[in-house]
Amino acid sequence: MRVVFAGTPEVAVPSLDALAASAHEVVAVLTRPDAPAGRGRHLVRSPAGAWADERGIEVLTPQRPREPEFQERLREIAPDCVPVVAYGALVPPAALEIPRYGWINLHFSLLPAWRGAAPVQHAVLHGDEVTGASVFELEAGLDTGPVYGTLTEQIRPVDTSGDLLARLATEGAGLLVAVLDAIEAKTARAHPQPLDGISMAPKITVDDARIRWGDPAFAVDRRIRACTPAPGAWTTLRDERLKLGPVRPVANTATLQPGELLVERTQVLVGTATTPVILGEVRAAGKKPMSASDWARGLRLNPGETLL
RNA sequence: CGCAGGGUGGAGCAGCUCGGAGUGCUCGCAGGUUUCAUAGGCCUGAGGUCGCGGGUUCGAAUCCCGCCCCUGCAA
Repeated sequence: MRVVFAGTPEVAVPSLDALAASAHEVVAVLTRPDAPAGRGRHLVRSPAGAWADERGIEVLTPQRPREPEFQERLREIAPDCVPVVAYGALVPPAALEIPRYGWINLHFSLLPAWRGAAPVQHAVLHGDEVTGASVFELEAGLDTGPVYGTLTEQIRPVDTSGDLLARLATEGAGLLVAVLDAIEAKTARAHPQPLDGISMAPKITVDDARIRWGDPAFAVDRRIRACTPAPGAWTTLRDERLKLGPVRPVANTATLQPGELLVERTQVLVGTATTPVILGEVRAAGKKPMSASDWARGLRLNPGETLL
């Protein structure tokens, strides 16, 4: 089939690679417009857009997909189908009707669980043991369309959202291509989502990523893994922000107040509501990432200082 | 022209405001020593163009100008 691919961030790239290697042809890529990003606020092409640039494929970057100019161009291209992976904008019904086989979305959860922008983060935060990917038909509602196919994926106890998303992006790409194959062969069947088991996964905010040391150790661990690498878990010491990499819960006999620091010879412990956790990598404001031991060495901590 | 912090032996820092011998802290490393033993204690030692280039000065890690690199926030 001739497809227009819609996607923006890095997680979309494995699907593009899979499509390029498949029998289908990517005739254009729809992605979010170049945006000022990073220090200095230079305009930056999205990873999906860059992928298309490298291959000389047309890139569509409407400010909004409801723009008539965009829809007109899409009609001219007349794709058979528009596969979507993390495009980043709602698509109006008028645009959904343009491709013969509609828009089909690769979403990184087992729908109807974790509908929304941050399914992987919420699965990790919630402590799910299993998640997966679903390919469904896009409709007006948010991630509500009938499902063509799914795959499941174990969430390992040490998985960060980044780890898990990388696996899902790769495996999901295969699922996406398989669904396109089935649609072309007219063997695909979409099943409406169940009405129970619905949950929402809104975007994780910076505030969500702040560690609450009054939480039990398992919750602190999950929150950090869920927020790694983006937006990045953080806490504060002496009113300075400190980003935290994954920690290790420990069955330690040390009794520490929530947030209280204990610097030992080879590790740094922090108290929670339950047992302490061992800090892994940390990143102080303006500094490079470093091990918690290195960080603590230069601190000249006073006894009993706490993270907030 | 978005806002901000940083670059000092191998690691993490202090020293800079107000120039005065590369000084200090916590580690690491090497050797010695103590110990039944050790990731332990004690002693000694090696290791640095203070990011780079100019300027001011009798004298610059420190003050002035320019540049490079790293990072946080914001988007």
